[in-house]
Amino acid sequence: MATQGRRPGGRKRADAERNIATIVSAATECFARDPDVSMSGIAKAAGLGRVTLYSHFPSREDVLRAVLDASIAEGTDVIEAAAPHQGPPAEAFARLIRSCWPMLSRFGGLHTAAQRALTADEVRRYHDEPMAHVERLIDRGQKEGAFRADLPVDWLVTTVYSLLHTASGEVAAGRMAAENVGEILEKTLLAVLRPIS
Amino acid sequence: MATQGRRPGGRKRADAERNIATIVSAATECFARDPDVSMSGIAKAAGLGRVTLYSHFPSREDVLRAVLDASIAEGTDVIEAAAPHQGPPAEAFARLIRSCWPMLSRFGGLHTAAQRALTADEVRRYHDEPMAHVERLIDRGQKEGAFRADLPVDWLVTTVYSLLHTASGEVAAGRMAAENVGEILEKTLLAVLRPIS
DNA sequence: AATAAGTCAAACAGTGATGTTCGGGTTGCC
DNA sequence: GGCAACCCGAACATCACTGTTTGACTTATT
Repeated sequence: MATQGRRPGGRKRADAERNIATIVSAATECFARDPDVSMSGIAKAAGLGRVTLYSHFPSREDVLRAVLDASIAEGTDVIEAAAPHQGPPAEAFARLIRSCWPMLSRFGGLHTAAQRALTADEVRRYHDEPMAHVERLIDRGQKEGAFRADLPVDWLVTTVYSLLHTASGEVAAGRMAAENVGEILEKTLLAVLRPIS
Repeated sequence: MATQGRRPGGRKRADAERNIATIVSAATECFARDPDVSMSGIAKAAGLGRVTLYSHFPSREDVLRAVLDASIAEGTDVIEAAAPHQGPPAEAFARLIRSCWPMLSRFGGLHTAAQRALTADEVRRYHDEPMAHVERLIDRGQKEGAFRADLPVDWLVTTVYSLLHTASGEVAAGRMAAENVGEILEKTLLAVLRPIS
């Protein structure tokens, strides 16, 4: 049952909305660090009681969904800011990589958390939205002859996602320096996309 | 305490050894499918009682270690059969990919199971053994001028592992046909390794 | 055929998670 | 100032898992 009565305005009290924002933000870090975080862990990280957490999000899945919604929105903004539809494909792609990979350090952990707690369909629905931009760019590059066309677009998209993910994992594990990642990823992925001479 | 007395010969009874083999084999599939399998799940998959399972492997970690030992041994054989130290690096590498990738479908799930249950050090120790072959091959290729040398060897090794892993995941998810994987992986990874003209 | 080794179901204790309820204490808001 | 919305600790019921013990049963080995 809802312990939370709706107040006349339809909107929650200011401190409640502040706490919700705090929860989503803290939970994002928590899920990224450990996809198996408990509700206790999230509540503690947010500096709130477990009961309060449950009063805003009836279940763990709901927290996760809220986190995913927020991250996807943020991610879409970052991608669109890189204007992947403008300019030569290779340059647009380089821009995209450079601006995207730091985001993936967050999103990487979320992805495995989502895979464990949500259905495959729902995960894909979240995942597809930002990836569609990458797909369009690669497709455009292939049609303009800037990218190799003898490999399926889907595979190339997967490759991009996989290597971004891997690289942020390496940084998190301390095996790669963050300042090199952009350059290394750009070189590696452009090598994959470059047409064979 | 050991519930199992040592018999004079030092060796276990025939049915016991058969069951141990069955357990390791069933557990391998179980861990690959779901890194969080319970001991009940493993026992059921092996067609044995839970108590029997515990009598052979005192803890879940021990089962996992046994599975890893067996898989690594098998993997090392497969790698060495591809003779990565002979012939031109690019050809040796192609041979390696073609013979290795099916193995990764198994090993992928194990890797995440290991990461969750074992210390990072122990995981690395298992992981390093087969990867050393790949590292040597890439290193040789760089020194002979067959592979690009402007990217760190470690990163290239990680890339290889990551894409093999990703590809077998795509096959498992039904998004890629198994018969194309070898060719696609070969093209993709040789593009990463090829020196820039 | 006798013995030791192995198997197994049922039941136990312990742990750690999810969600829920209760009651008293705070605090935003009109 | 007063009320409703909100916060929160403590305690509860469930559930799923790990390991362990007991005692009876079956089977390999000599």
